[in-house]
Amino acid sequence: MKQSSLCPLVEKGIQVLSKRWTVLIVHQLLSGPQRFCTIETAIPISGRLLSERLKDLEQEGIVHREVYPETPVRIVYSLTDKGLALAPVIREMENWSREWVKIDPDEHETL
Amino acid sequence: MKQSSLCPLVEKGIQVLSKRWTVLIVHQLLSGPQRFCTIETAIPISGRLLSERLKDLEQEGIVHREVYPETPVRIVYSLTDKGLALAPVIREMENWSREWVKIDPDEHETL
DNA sequence: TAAGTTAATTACTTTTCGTAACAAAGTTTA
DNA sequence: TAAACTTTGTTACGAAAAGTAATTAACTTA
Repeated sequence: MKQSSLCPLVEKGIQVLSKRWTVLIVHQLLSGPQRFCTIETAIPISGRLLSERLKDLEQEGIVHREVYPETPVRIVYSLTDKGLALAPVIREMENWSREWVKIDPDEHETL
Repeated sequence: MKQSSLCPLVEKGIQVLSKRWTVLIVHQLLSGPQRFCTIETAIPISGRLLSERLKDLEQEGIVHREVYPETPVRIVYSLTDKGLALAPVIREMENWSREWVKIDPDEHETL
């Protein structure tokens, strides 16, 4: 590990966004507040990792967690202002993906 | 693993960009074509991983690799058009980082 | 001949990921 | 009353990826 001459804020920001599943989860939450099982269904992530990532994102102040003590318990996740501010990042990722990404026919995921 | 209702191009694009070190390497190459050791010095990544990632990025058509058979050998990496097209993504990441990211005083890397 | 250079690889340890089984807490069903 | 079901989250464990350090190839210079 070496040091970097890059702006520390930018470096940390990029590292946060480079963590696996983080951007896909934020992308999903941009469609509105939703509960655990909804996110789990929308993204090919396991419950174990989703739980871990949501905890990380709450820690980072990107996601808000609200508990409704019904039965069974209902927990709704939503984006904070910091999370909502990621909308432009994700919009540009979508633009780039649609213009440049090609699906390699050899890497079918059995849909 | 479950399937996703998300656009497959966007999902794949986000997955590519979410791979560790990828965005930082592209960010670094946006400042111009440069050789292996320059990137290695600018980013806190090990040579082993940098070599692996550059191979991935060349495979994805994001990075171009040019060999100058001098002594010792000089190899210059640069962004392709597909790689250059990531500039808006990275610009928005920088904007977000500078506005929202705070450095936790407990996580000093000994500079 | 020995030492030095850059890009990359190999060997090995540590961390993270993916899968599946299980737990808590309360409601409904039998 | 007990068994079964719900959602969210945890635990256990094998597999994959990352981090560290030593080594290689190919050629030059001392």
